[in-house]
Amino acid sequence: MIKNQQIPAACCTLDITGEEQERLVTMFKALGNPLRFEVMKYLVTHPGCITGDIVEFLPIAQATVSQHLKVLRDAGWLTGVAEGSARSYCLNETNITWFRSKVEEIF
Amino acid sequence: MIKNQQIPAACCTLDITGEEQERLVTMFKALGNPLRFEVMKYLVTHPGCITGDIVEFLPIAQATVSQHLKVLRDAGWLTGVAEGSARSYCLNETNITWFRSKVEEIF
DNA sequence: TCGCACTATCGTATTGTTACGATGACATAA
DNA sequence: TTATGTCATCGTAACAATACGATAGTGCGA
Repeated sequence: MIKNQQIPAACCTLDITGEEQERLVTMFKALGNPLRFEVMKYLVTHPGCITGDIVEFLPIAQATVSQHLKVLRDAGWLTGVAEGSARSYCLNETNITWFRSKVEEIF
Repeated sequence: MIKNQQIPAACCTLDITGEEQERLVTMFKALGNPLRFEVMKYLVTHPGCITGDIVEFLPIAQATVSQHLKVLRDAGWLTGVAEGSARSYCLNETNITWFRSKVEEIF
C-alpha cells in the first residue's frame, strides 16, 4: 500500500466467479477482434443473412470468415441455423441479454 | 436470405464507429484473458495495491505480470501511479464508466 | 555513494491466432 | 446420378500473444 494517496472506492464489483466468469471472458475475447466486431454490427442490419453475405462484406477469404463465425458461435454471440446447404445467422438474443445484464451488474 | 424462418428484430444497435469502436474492441480484447480479468477483480478489493502484490497473487513471473498490467493500462482499464520506485494501481473509473455506458447504449 | 527494493524492458522460446488455398461434406436442382 | 451452390475443415504459413530469466533503470534509506 502506498502513502499519501487518495484511494477511491471501487467503481464496480466484478462479482463473478467460476464458469460464469469463464463464459464472460470468452465473450470478451471473441469481440476483441475488429473483424468479428464488424460481423456483429453487420448482423444488426442484416439479420438472417447467410455466410456468403458476410464473405462478400468482409475483405477476407471464405475459410477465414468461417473460422471467425465459429468463434462467435462458440462464444455465444450469434446463432447459425442450417437451412438447406446454407446457414442463416442471427444475433443470439439470449446470450447478448445475459452479457448486458452481467456488465450492468458487475461493472 | 432464408425462407420459412422467423427473423427476430435486432436485440441491440451496435451503433458505434471509428475510434470509439477501436477503443471498445481494445478493451474487449484486454479483458479477454483469464489472468487479466483476475487482476481487475483483485483491484476491486485491493485498490491502490502495487505491482508486487499482484505478482504474489498471480501464479506467473514478475515480468509477465508487468506485461499484462501494461496491456490493461493501455486499454484503459486501470491506472498506474508511480510512488517512489513502486507503482500503485487502481481501476480507471472514467474509462470503466465509459465502457459500461457504451455497452448499455449499443447492446 | 552504496546497496536494496521495486518494476520495466530485453531477448527468446513456446504456444495461439489469423490467414490462405485446397478439399471434403451436404443439400438441392437438373 | 450428376452438377452446382454453400459452407466447414484440413494443412500450413505468417504473425501475435504469452511466458520466462536476465538485466537495466529508478527511488530511497543507510
